Amino acid sequence: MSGDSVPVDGVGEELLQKVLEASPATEKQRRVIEAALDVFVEKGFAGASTAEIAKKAGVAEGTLFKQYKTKKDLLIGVVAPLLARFVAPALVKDVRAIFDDEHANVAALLTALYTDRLAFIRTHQRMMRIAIQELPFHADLREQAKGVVLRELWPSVSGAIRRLQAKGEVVDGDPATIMRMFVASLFSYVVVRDVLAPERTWDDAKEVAFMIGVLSRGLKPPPSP
Amino acid sequence: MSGDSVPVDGVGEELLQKVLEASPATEKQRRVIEAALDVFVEKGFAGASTAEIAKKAGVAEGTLFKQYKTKKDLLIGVVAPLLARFVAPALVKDVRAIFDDEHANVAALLTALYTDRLAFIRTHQRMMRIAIQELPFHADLREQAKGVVLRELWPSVSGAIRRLQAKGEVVDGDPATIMRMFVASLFSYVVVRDVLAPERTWDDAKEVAFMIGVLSRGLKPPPSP
Amino acid sequence: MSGDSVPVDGVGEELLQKVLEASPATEKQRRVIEAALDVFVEKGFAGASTAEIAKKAGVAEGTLFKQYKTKKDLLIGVVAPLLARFVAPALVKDVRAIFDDEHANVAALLTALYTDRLAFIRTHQRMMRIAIQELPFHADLREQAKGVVLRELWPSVSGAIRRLQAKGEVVDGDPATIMRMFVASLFSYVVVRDVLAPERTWDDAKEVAFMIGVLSRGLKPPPSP
Amino acid sequence: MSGDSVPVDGVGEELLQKVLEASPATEKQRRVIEAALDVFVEKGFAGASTAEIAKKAGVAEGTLFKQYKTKKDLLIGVVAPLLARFVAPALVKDVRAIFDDEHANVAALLTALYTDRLAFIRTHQRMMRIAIQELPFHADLREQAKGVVLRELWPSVSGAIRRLQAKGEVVDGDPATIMRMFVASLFSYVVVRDVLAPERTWDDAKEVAFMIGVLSRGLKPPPSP
DNA sequence: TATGAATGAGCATTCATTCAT
DNA sequence: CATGAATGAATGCTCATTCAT
Repeated sequence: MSGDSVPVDGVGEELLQKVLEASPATEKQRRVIEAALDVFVEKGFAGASTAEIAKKAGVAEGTLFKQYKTKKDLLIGVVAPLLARFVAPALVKDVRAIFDDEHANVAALLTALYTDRLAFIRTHQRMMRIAIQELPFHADLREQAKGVVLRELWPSVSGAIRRLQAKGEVVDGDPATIMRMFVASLFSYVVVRDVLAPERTWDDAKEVAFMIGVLSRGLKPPPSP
Repeated sequence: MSGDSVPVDGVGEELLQKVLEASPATEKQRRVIEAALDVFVEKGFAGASTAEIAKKAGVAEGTLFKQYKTKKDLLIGVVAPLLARFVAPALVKDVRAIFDDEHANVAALLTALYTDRLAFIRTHQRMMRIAIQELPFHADLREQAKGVVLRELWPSVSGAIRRLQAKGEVVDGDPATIMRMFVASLFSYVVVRDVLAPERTWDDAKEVAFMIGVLSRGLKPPPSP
Repeated sequence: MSGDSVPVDGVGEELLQKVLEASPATEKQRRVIEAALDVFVEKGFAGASTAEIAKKAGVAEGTLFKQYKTKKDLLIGVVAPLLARFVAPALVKDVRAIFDDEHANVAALLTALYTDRLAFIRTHQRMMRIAIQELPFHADLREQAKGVVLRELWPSVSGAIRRLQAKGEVVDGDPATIMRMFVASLFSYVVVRDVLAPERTWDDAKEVAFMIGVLSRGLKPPPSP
Repeated sequence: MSGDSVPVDGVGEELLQKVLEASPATEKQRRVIEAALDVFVEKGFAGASTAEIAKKAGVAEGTLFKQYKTKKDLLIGVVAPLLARFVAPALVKDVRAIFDDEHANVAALLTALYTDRLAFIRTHQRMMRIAIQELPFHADLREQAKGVVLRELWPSVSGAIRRLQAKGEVVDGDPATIMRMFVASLFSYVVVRDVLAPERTWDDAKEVAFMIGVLSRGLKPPPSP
């Protein structure tokens, strides 16, 4: 897996490169990122004020703008790690590894995938929420995200699905549609669990098992009599 | 169709009632709604400026605030019809009707549901986008939406699923999980089609058929040997 | 003198056109211009704060920016009348008229010119100070001013000087150099009188007479023996 | 040359004394002055930012403020040499020498003066521009400059002119007015040459000769018949 | 009723200046 | 002595909202 490097370009390029290289170095920088995450999640990018972020981070507003030239750069500095460490290399290493592995059937694949991602999403919840909330408003971020996924992930994913189809484990059909169903099922669970009904108690194992069951049965080609 | 009334309370109550009663009366009011839809979709609620909406609507800023006391009221005036006419009674009439009907199996149910909703979503795209974009930031709207769905829709939906389970057409499992998979599949398709890859040409019939196939096969109880 | 219109273009064009057409309409607008003149003269453009201008004008800061989109536009709105009404048509009508007139000799020309302009400068002192203070920092304003002068004034001025040279009233030499000495003498007097030594009492008539004497004697061709 | 000392007081006194004593000692100090000159000329004092100056000088912002306690002190540190080395002793030595010399007539005096000063101005252009641009906004600097000129220069200048008047070489009239015309002519030439029309090619000798011709003829008392 | 000028609090951003290292 | 991160007041500008016409 040589080409693990994830070349990104277009927006806030230098910034993104910097983020790629090093974890937030100083204590203060980490506090700023934490605060920005909190406020962006709660109010959205446009609804957040740099004053509030600065206050929450316990730094002066000037400090914020010394670190990030603009408010948008701050957003990128918060979303970029998602691309930089989630999609790549996390996704690239972990998810790609999952899809590059040989799986006996859909259930095996999904079990590996869901377990891994469910943990990941929980850890990076805020970052993911911001990304999803803001992607509609920032064409540049959107394109970058799409680019990374397409370049880094899609080959492995479509390859895996095609191999299962070749084995007769998955019905014919566009791998994109199939992958969409994989993602939508897990994703919709997370949204409901964490956003719409966080007050309920959820049994991840049960939910995941059910979804895997449905999808793996549903994708198995019916016995041609 | 007794309980068609959709009692809503909490926020912008009077407004909502008014909206429920009458379609946007005057030409000017319609233009304002149109403009607000456009701008809210493009920039989000917080990112939109009343000045831009007024200009796009061709009315004075004052006029806007004569119709809606605050910017938030304008958002409600735009989202409320979604609740008022989509979820209820549209949902209530159409969707509830679908779920109240007797269906031989999951495929039949989903065929009715998806066909109907796919058309609906396309027509009301902007309003739905706004609703989804803004729900994370407005607890009041969120609660209202949740309330309507739970009160007006959920009984029919869960009833339908339970009947199919009783008939042996659907595996055991939480109807909420099952419904979630129904919604997630269709919804993820729409998002990809309209937001992430609008440049591709999509074959709705093919995509829908595939999703229905997977879900209906996947939900059918495996033959107990 | 048909082409009295003074086409200007490049910077803040619409604004300039508006200014050309109408005097500051409302009371409030006039107060803003007055205040801006005061503060810009005292502190310079960069040193002036919009807050101070607004306060001095007795209007809200927002009002300022409704009238002029940016601080620079406010500067233009204050300097433009100089170009619009001083250089053209004032200069164009008055000064050009002076140069287009037939004068027996340099003394006659300068007497007409200096008397007229001295009064004018006194009336428009603040505007002229701003223009001179700011021209070094705003290439756009500079080019515009240069353009107007070159287009509207220079032909008349150089024509007048050349006619006097043809008559044997003025020594050979670049009309530009000669005009420069005209302007420099009067201008330097005004600067000393109003800026460097305003505490002294000045006898305009005496000073002007002396300068005219020197220049007219100095420019007369020496009798060729 | 006894009274060469140039007592200055009021503003940045210590600083000025230090500047008077020694040329910018270290390399770094020279770089800071160079950078400040550049940026102050281009943007004016108020428009310049210490950050930009520091960057251009290749030093840290802190270093700047170690050398000069405030931004204004930096301005003084840049303008003071003008006073310190131009007006005094340069002016004092050179210019005063010129005026203290015995000259046969105005032409001789002006030839000495203009040649010398034209070279000087060219060398110290930036410093002079800053001085002229900033004098309107800094009463303290203005007073200081005026004081130096009045104390160090004016006696020699007025003496020289009065001697020429006594000899019958110059018409009666306020020496101040006469000196003003001397300065204005040369100064206006420099402004036009360097600021308003730098793209033209200028023939200093020709321009200077013409101005001297006009002034010397114009100031010669007309033959009383 | 509809207007649009007026408002002033709030916003992102800049800046001169300080101080621990 | 030099640095550059940190500061917080100030700046130019925007915005939702009001109100006299």
